[in-house]
Amino acid sequence: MGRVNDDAAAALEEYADLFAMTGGDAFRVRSYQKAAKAIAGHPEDISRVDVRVVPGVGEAIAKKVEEFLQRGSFRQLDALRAQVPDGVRALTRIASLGPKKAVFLYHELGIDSPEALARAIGEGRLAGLRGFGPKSEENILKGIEQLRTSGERVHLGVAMDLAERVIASLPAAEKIACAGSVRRMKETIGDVDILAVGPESLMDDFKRQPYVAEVIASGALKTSVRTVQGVQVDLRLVPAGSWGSAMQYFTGSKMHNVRLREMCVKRGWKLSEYGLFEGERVIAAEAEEDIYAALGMQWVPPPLREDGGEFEAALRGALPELVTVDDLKGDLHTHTDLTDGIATLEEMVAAAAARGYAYYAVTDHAPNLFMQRMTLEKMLEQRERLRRLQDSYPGMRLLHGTELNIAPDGSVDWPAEVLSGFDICVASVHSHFTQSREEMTRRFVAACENPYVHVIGHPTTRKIGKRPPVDADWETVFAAAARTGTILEIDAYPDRADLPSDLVRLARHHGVRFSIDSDAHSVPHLGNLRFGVGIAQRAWLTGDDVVNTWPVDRLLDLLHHD
DNA sequence: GCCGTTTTCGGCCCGACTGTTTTCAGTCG
Repeated sequence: MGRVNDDAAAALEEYADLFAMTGGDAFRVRSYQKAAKAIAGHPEDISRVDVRVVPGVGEAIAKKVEEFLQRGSFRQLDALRAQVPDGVRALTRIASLGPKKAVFLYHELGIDSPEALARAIGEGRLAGLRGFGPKSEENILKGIEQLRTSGERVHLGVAMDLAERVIASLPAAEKIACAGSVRRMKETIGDVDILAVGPESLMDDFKRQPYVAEVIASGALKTSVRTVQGVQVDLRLVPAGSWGSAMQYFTGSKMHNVRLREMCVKRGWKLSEYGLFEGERVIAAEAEEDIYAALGMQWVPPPLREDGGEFEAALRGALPELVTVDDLKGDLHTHTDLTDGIATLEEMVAAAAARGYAYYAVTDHAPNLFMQRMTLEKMLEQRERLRRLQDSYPGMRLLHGTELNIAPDGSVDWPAEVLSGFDICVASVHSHFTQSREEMTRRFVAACENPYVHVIGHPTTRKIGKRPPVDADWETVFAAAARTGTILEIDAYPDRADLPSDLVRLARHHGVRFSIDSDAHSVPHLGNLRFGVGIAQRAWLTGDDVVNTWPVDRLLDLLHHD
């Protein structure tokens, strides 16, 4: 949805950054950021409607967007790009470095990339610079390291989007699909693998696409490119008769394939991307299912292919019936423009109904997240609006909830008599990320023990590529969640992907239940649930483990039973 | 640069934290 919207939003965001770095007025910077967010979250394709219908877009920004749609950039953006080197903007991606400090370092020391900054610190060139003490240097180095270790990978949302875009751009293919870690729904992706059956001219079609920045290698059967987003995409042509074995081979994981080939070798067979063979005889090749069946095991869903017990289970016929997108009956964590969402209550509810949900919770932020300016009056007024809306949606139960803030001591916003008025309370950590493991563990356990808290939202608070997970003794937290019946969230927002699948699997062993939530701040975000389902599948979850697959009555029983 | 039943001008998300300063600027959520 809305690829053009995302591209235009990215350009405006870049312009906002550059405008801030060149001393632009802070309110104007915010206007560009606000417009970018609104465009990205706008449900209609802005190349098909007048962009002026998007709130926060006036005449000046509309002109810029229109020029961008014409030629992929706009005059003012070009001008600022010429003033600020790319690497200087990259400096602001280092945690603790904003536009002011980045530009200061560039002007004072000519530092024009994170690498140059690391070198400068190593050589002691920052010593004595105004505003940069030893603590700052330490934090910057930590930030650069974080950037370096995550910089090569993108989150699944970016990769999936790209994979779908590549597939849609090659209509000449008879068959085309993505394999690799995207198909396995891994939370971060190194490169995108696409397999196709079709004419050789497909390779030329591929190289000519506008998303291609550089062709790394190109032959008759395989072409590798780097896209404008900096992601490597490999396209392979495979024989139609080998489609299944090629998909199997290129889906991986490496560990899974090693085990599978070992099983073949033991029977005197050979498995390659061209098929499963006994001598010259083809045992299976066209369909992936046939390969697994020939080995006497169930077909293994790609998210389980990590050599994490799937062979043992598949040989016994005991693979779990994994939760699917179609199983989900509702969303339990969403926002509106009452706090930091960009769509109105009415728009979000209508979009939820259009998705066919049986229930839908509105969970805007609570007063302790001061920047959201939530008040008791605003919250109660929203509840009234929601109750009135309910009449228009007889098939969908509307739940009035909130996303509470878990304070450093584990307490949450609002007194008990207010909390008891909500249908559902999600509680999440939004600050004080660097508490010690002991303090953080106590904080989460206290939140679980709060009788009004139903769900712990985005538990590790990580942001892929930006912020590491908080440190807690998760076994203790999960035991507390299981004991108190507190649901743990799988936040499906792809840069959060939180809980991550390895922790979900661990939590499940403690008997914890989960909710897969979009944490949507706009209408298009509601579609992110599929990424949460990927996490759940990688963690072996069934529908029963996920409370928002439950029928509404069973869910309400759980929420009311504290 | 956007927006408006309190305004077509004068506001705009506001407070905490950090590391540095010696009263505060920059960053973050």
